Amino acid sequence: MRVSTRFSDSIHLLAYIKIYADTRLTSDAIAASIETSPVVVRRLMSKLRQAGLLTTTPGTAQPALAKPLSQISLLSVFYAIEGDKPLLAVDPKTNPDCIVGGNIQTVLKQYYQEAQTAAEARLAKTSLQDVVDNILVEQAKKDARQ
Amino acid sequence: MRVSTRFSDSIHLLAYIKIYADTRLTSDAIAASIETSPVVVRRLMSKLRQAGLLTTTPGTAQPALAKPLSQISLLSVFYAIEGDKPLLAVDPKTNPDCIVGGNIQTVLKQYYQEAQTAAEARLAKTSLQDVVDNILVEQAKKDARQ
DNA sequence: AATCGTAGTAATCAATTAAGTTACAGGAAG
DNA sequence: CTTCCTGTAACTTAATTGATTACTACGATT
Repeated sequence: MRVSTRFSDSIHLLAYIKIYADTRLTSDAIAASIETSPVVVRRLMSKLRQAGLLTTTPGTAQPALAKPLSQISLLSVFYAIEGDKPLLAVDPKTNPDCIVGGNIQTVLKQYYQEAQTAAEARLAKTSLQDVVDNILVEQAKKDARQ
Repeated sequence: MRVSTRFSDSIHLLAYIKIYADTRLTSDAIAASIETSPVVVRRLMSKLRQAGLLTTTPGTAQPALAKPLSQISLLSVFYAIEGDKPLLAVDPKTNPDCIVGGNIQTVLKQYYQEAQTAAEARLAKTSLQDVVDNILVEQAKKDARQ
């Protein structure tokens, strides 16, 4: 499978809005940072808006975080963007007349869900504020090297 | 992305080999249970063999588990099949001249790894023996209903 | 109000990946 | 030596992602 970068790009987008709050936050400018197209950015913002993480104004470059960064967890971004897709997928079509094929979904679904829940619990512990803080720390390291 | 069912199918395959040990374990028979093609089954078995989980004999329908089921964790199967692919992918191509674009990978990679490690820790706790046991329990429930 | 720049979104395209299929070389066993 | 099977490569098909194009509608500025 081609791995989706939507989740990663959404975090990028939100961090950008915070760090570059005093610039013109057009979808073009944000797209230039992510190195994608403005339409992709607007699509992601649409999802984030529907999830209540972002407010936008049609016609105006004015995206704004709907909550303090510290109250937006990576998990809430994940749900906003990929909430309907499991990290691990059970093969939905197996032979029901076989002992294995007829029961594997029920069994695996449960173990997969537990693994995903464990990952989600970790994502819930990190907020976008942590991400932004770390980005600034990394940037400071780079600056110090020069 | 179309979500891969290789991991799920591999667990299926190994459970099948155990539960139907006294039947002819041709790739055709296993494929019929997974409802896929024999070639797909042989491809999965090839990976499992390379990972030391399975032994096979060219020309003969004789796949056998290389270790007791209780010593094969879901995680080891996951590594055998999808070990090189992360559950969450960081966008590898962002603008390095931007504070966000230039540091997001470093920062996110770490959080993503922690989430994946949490999921893997959960997968490591479950063995194929657990899966087989559960499959048989589910089957017994079905039988009791009839 | 006219215009310009922007958001929102649908529709289409291109690239990638997964799984299915075909084909065939080679081993094992009767 | 014939038959059945595994192991693999090559190709096809289907699904998904992200990029692109095109358009409508909104808002600010003049």
